[in-house]
Amino acid sequence: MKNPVGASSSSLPSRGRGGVGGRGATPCCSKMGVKRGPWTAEEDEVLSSYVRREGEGRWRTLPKRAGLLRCGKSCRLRWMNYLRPSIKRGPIAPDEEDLILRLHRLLGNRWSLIAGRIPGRTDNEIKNYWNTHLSKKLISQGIDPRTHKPLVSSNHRPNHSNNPLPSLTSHGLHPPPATLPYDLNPNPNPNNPTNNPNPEPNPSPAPGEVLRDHDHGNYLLHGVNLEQEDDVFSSFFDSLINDDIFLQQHQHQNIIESNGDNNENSDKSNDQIAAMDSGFVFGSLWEGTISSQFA
DNA sequence: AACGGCTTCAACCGCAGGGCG
DNA sequence: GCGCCCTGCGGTTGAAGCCGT
Repeated sequence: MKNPVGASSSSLPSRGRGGVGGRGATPCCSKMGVKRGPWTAEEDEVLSSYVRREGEGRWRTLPKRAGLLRCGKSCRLRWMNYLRPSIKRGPIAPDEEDLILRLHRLLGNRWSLIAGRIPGRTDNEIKNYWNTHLSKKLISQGIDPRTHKPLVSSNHRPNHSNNPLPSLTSHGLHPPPATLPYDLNPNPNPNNPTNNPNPEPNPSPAPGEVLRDHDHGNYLLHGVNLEQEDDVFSSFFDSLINDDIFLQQHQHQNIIESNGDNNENSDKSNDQIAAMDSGFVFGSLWEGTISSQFA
């Protein structure tokens, strides 16, 4: 972060929009007299003390009550992304980065959901970090940051090692506590966890794609209602965060690799391994993790 | 030292959804 | 059921700062 840790943006008073509403449609808070741009230390203090005293919420009327010449949205954003005491400042740690990668593959651009699983980090911060760091890293590895699938077709895969994907470490990604479970062909069919008869992208949700249940407004992952089953959701993510599950997978991969070493046609079996591995990840293991919560 | 291009990230926007009368 | 209000989310912007020449 360019703005040093713990320093209010007010230390950089000239930074920001400059109060010119020149972009896009008419801003929602276009009332004359509403200040925009970087927050000053005085404004931060007013907002912080007010929210601590009165609590969060009622953002629309908060500026007037607190005596701020800001719109409610701006106040909420400032509090949520900067002033909250629980916010952790400083660079993203390697384990946090690893977790973001995992969660993003699982959830997609659900920054608020991802941030909710990383204590002290805001959705805005994670979104920025993703856009400026992680997506570039994935692209450099030939991985589509949106789908977490290879950008190139499988028969053009440059790296034909036993690991179907390029090494993370070779591109500067920190080695996660357990190997990041990238896969080439995640099993899209939860009902068939061990094998995917359809090798092509499927009409069903992409791996990690969290669907919105528009009837109920809930998030669905593999058919699990993430909102109603919050306990399950939490448990699932806790298990995700817990490296045991990935250590198991890592061990599984090691077994595959050792088998591959004994196989004269190891290259030939790469696709099988990839499919097998992905089935393990998205079929048996992850699905099992969820389904076991309902057992 | 000066300059220009690139990167970063705080802050903005529009939109969607929930709650309420 | 409808409309309004409020909150929260994800995408985008652009000035500050960094870095190479």
